[in-house]
Amino acid sequence: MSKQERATRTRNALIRSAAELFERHGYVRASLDEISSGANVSRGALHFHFENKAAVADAVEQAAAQTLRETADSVPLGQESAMQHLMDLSHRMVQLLHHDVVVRAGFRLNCDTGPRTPLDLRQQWQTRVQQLVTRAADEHALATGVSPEGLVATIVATTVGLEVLSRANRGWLSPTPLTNFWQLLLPSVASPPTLPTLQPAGTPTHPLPATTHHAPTH
Amino acid sequence: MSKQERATRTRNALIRSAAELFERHGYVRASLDEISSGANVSRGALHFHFENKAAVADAVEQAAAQTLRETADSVPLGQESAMQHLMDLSHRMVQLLHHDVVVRAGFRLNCDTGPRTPLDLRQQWQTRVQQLVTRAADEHALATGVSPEGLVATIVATTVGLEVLSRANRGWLSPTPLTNFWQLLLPSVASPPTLPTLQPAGTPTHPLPATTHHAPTH
Amino acid sequence: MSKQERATRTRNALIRSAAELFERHGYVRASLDEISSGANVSRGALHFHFENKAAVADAVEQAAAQTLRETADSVPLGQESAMQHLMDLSHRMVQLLHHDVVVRAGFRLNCDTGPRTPLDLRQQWQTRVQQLVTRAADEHALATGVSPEGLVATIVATTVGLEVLSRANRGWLSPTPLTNFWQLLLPSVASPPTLPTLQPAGTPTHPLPATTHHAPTH
Amino acid sequence: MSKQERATRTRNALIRSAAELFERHGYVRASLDEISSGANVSRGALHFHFENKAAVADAVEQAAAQTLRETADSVPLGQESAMQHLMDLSHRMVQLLHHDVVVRAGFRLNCDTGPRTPLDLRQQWQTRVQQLVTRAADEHALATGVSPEGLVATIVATTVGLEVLSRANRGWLSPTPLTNFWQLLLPSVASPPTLPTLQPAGTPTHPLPATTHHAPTH
DNA sequence: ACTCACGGGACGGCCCGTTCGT
DNA sequence: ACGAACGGGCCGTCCCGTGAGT
Repeated sequence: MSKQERATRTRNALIRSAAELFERHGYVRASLDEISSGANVSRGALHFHFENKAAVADAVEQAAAQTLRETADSVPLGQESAMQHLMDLSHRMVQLLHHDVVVRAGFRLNCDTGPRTPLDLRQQWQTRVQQLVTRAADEHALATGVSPEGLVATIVATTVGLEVLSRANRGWLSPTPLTNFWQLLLPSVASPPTLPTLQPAGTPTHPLPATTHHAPTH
Repeated sequence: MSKQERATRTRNALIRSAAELFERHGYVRASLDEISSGANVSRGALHFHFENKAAVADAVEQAAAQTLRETADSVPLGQESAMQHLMDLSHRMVQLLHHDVVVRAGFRLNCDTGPRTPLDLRQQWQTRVQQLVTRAADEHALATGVSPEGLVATIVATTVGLEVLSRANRGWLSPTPLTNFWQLLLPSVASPPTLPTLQPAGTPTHPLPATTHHAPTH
Repeated sequence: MSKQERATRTRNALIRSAAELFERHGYVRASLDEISSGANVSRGALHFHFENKAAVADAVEQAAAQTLRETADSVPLGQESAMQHLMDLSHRMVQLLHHDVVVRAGFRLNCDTGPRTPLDLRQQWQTRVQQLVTRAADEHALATGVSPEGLVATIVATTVGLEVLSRANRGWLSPTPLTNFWQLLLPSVASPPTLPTLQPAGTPTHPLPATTHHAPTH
Repeated sequence: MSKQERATRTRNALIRSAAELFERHGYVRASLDEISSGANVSRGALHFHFENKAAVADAVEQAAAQTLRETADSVPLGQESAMQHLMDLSHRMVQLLHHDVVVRAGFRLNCDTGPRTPLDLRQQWQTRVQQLVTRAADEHALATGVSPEGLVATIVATTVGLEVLSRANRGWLSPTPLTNFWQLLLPSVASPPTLPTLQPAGTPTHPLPATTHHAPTH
């Protein structure tokens, strides 16, 4: 029991340390030496938990994907429109990116490394955007003449852009740029009746739930 | 004379080969061995032209920046509105990214490597967008209530997003996503009188001029 | 009691597994992980029985030496000539090498590893050959002009050669090559009166006795 | 020219150093560090000449094979009987093994490493023995009732035995053991008429020719 | 007597960026 | 402009402890 616990603790410490280095220096430049010493364990310990460097990266991505899914599912679906839901979710995303190294690292990783794994964070995000846009269309919440595909493309491009730009300047992850984006987009996207009900800044929400595998970090 | 000429030719071949590898594998994974042999010269020759690896990357970025500037300047300023100019320029950008390895590599590089040099392609792009948006404001071409900063942020984020997404799927560089973006944006951005005159797909234009340092490649 | 028994059983299983891996891959390439899992026990168990890797190798050699001694002693001395005894013994040796992994591993080990231990299988074999040749000389069974040392050298060299060659091709351990050797040797070695009584193929014999520590394999 | 020359010199130094370590410690225990520093060059130099460790071993074997072939061909064929030629060659072999580290290492290598390459020194040796025995049979130099295959097997086994035993005690490579072997063998092998003409110690010969790639070393 | 989970160091092979001499 | 050589560093593997449990 105490063994197991300690084991998962070091495992998480490793993932955490790896995420920090992956995010700062990219996959290649991050050395296993730094990763393990950043988690205050030896490389032997690292190789006990992960077969090789790629497995470490996979684990980071898995953790990021897990956090992402949980966050996505934490937004209640029933009571609000798909469009509002989409905006809320996008705001959650940037919050998450802002506060969670692992998520940031996860995104950077599947850009750094080739498509190692079917688990592609960006693809995952795009899929979810597609679903919500389709739902919005079903709800007749889209203005006439708006192509869902084009809308999806624009949303994905912009959010990805924010994520990438934030690597150089964290300010891109503040709510402002995203809110601006939605403000500019909504008039042509939302059907006139729904337009006044939509809040580009997202609906006020409880803070991010603590994730299981790691406390949120600056 | 013929020596000089030959020298610049090999230099360009090196930049070209470097760009291809930088774009495919990133800065770290691209080895000077592959770069030089990709240009059919020896490693010694490479170090004759460039002091070290970083210098090679710098040269690639310089070349990309040069191409970018030329392209930007090639669009005639006088006769059209700043807003249309901005859209035209954005379309040129994605065309360039689509056809020119060096430009693609340049963008990837200042993401891969830390901020080595004041020469930041993305910053450069952002500055130009800022100028044009300011000009558009001066021309009263912006709808009331539109904050220029927010607009700039959105445009930059989206274009950067397209560039990054194109690494996994070149389709993002086709005109469609960008045109879509402008179509969705214009209604809230452009002042009503100018709106009908604007073409989100860009004004028809002559093909990209041949660049000095290399023939455009797929 | 049952514990003791179980202990020796796992110990033997370990020796056996180690022998197989030492024989196949040599001392260095055989990992303790493979050895222990080959014996269906944990590495912890291995370290309970043997202090370290070298101790495992020692145990394998010890076991091989033990088997060798037993085999040598199993051939009745009294009733036959020293010369015939020598030939019988050599045939036993190749049989043993053919059927017993531990013996094969033992021989390979004191070639792989430096002279770790005074226990040198080949030296042991040479000593026994020397004794028997001396006895044969005492029995006046050697032809005139035959130097005992030279004879010993030839016999040892040939048998060792067979053992080494058998690593690449097990056929060298069939009785034929050895019988051939004795046939070619006897005419110049055996004194004329004893010559007709000697059987180069060895005297027919009961099968190899089961060894204590392991059943003979393939 | 001087470049090339220097290059081959270091290459040979590397082969030489590698041979010494391979012979002493075997393939696995010999580290590239020791090999390169034994040749007074850096590891970088080593990897310039050889792709990896296996390539170094290959080069050693190649060099050994080359020396072997040259030695074999240096013995004049025409004027002496195949049987005498065989004995002379065998004496040359042990001389070579005694004086040339590279050859010793070559033999040890294709025992240490698996059958990496079709180039198998022992196989090569066996083939040559076979040819000569066949020739001897054609010359009616073999006693009646002698099977060529058995003879070949005996010769190969004994010589290989000498080589292996020499690793522990170089004395086995003195001419005595081999001469002893031939003395014991000849009476049953050689046809009576040819017997008196044969010299088991080999025909007196000029010293070993200097090899191209390295001076002979103890 | 033995297992299991966890961790610690150390080292070897290989790759790579860089420099020297010509 | 090139062939040759340098030296640093990283990943992975391995041998080995330890300590709780059975």
